Amino acid sequence: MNTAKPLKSKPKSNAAGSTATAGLRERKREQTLQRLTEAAMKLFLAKGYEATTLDDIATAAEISRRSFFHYFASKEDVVVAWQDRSADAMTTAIAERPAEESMITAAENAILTMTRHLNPEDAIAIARLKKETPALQAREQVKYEKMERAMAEALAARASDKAGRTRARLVAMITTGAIRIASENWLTQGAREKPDLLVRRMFADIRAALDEPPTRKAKT
Amino acid sequence: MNTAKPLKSKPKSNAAGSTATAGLRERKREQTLQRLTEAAMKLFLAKGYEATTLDDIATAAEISRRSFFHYFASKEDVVVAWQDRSADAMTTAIAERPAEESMITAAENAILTMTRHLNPEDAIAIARLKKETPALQAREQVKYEKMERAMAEALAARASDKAGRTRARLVAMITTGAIRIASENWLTQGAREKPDLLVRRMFADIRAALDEPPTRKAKT
DNA sequence: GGCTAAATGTGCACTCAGTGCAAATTTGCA
DNA sequence: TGCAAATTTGCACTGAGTGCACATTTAGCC
Repeated sequence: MNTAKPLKSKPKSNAAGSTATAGLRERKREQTLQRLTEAAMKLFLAKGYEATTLDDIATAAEISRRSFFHYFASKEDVVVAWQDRSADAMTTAIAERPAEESMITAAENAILTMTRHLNPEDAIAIARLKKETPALQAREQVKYEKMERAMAEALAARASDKAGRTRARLVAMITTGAIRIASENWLTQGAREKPDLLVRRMFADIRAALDEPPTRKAKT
Repeated sequence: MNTAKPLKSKPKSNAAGSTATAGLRERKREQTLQRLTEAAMKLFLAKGYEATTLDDIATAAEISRRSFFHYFASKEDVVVAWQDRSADAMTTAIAERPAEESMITAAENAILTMTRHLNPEDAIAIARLKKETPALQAREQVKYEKMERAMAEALAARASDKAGRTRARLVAMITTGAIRIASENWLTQGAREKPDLLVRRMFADIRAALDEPPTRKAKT
């Protein structure tokens, strides 16, 4: 098959190894995707993003350079391919919050859910890469914009009227902005603070700014 | 001179034509910059950003392709080179507000000052370009991030303590986010609303969200 | 006005990310 | 086992971007 875009019709391609019924093709694809991702990230971190070529990556992953594009749309996507996944995760996490939670509380708990999977060392390494490469920095900003949209949609789905939609957009914008700033500070300070404490503190600041009542004990 | 970056040590290169004492070199440089910018934008709008090559632009501007890079760091920069200028303009506009204005009022008036130079038709055309090109979209997000930083710094300079710095960052984040969303809506709706009305309405929303008092009559 | 040095423009060859496409290879199914 | 479909590879190419030597233009001094 001759694709202009990597195949994205395989949502089963997760890293959990749930491939009991997968054919050889699918298993090989997942293994190659993993090998490719690891090889690329290792090279990026070792010699820099710009200095690492697609030939370097393909050789290390034992595929042809042409095949790289069956797995990723671009070189940048190796670093940022998870962005759509994080927006999706945001949507899911908010949809799973109880209906009676306020928008801000739902957003807070969704983000707490998402930070459980955070690996500080990886985050620092990737942040360094992004800092060194303007195009990756720009993609980082795109990530937050996508997350904001996802959050706004998810919060709006909990609202009953048009004013709720407007408020959802505003809450999403403020919340996502605060996440972005807090994340930057967290990474700048070596990612030492526990992410959940950071998130709780951040939401306290948001509530103070928005003159919102404090959160009730979150149900998990 | 063999530069890896375009010359940026000429802040006098504005479009106002204040070149009474400029040498021939400088006058030619400005003319070429203008010609190049116009040629590029015309081609982008006529045939699309990706479909327009640097050769196309250089030919239309009557320079060599190699010389393009004396004027712009990249092809993208033709479209987005004014970003640093808009962040600078934000800094200046806020610094010029009276010291007794609140942060939000200062931000509002600064933005009103900046929107005076807005040309709706240009804005729509450029927005269309950015929509068609992911890399330009990403750079658009970078613009807002830069503007936010500039605003935060300028507002912090008006604050007397550390809490003021934190508040400045928050106000900048909320304000810039609101500008971004309002601008997107404005452009989506054909840029028909008067920009100053849009800005005033937007700030009313921000004040409502932040439970801030209404603005006093702005001094201009 | 002439000369020289500095600044700027150009041509050229190159690298690298990204793309189209045909041929080769692998996998799945009857 | 054979064949069709899926996937990989090789190759040639484009266009953005870069280094560098040489050509041209401008500025400044005598």
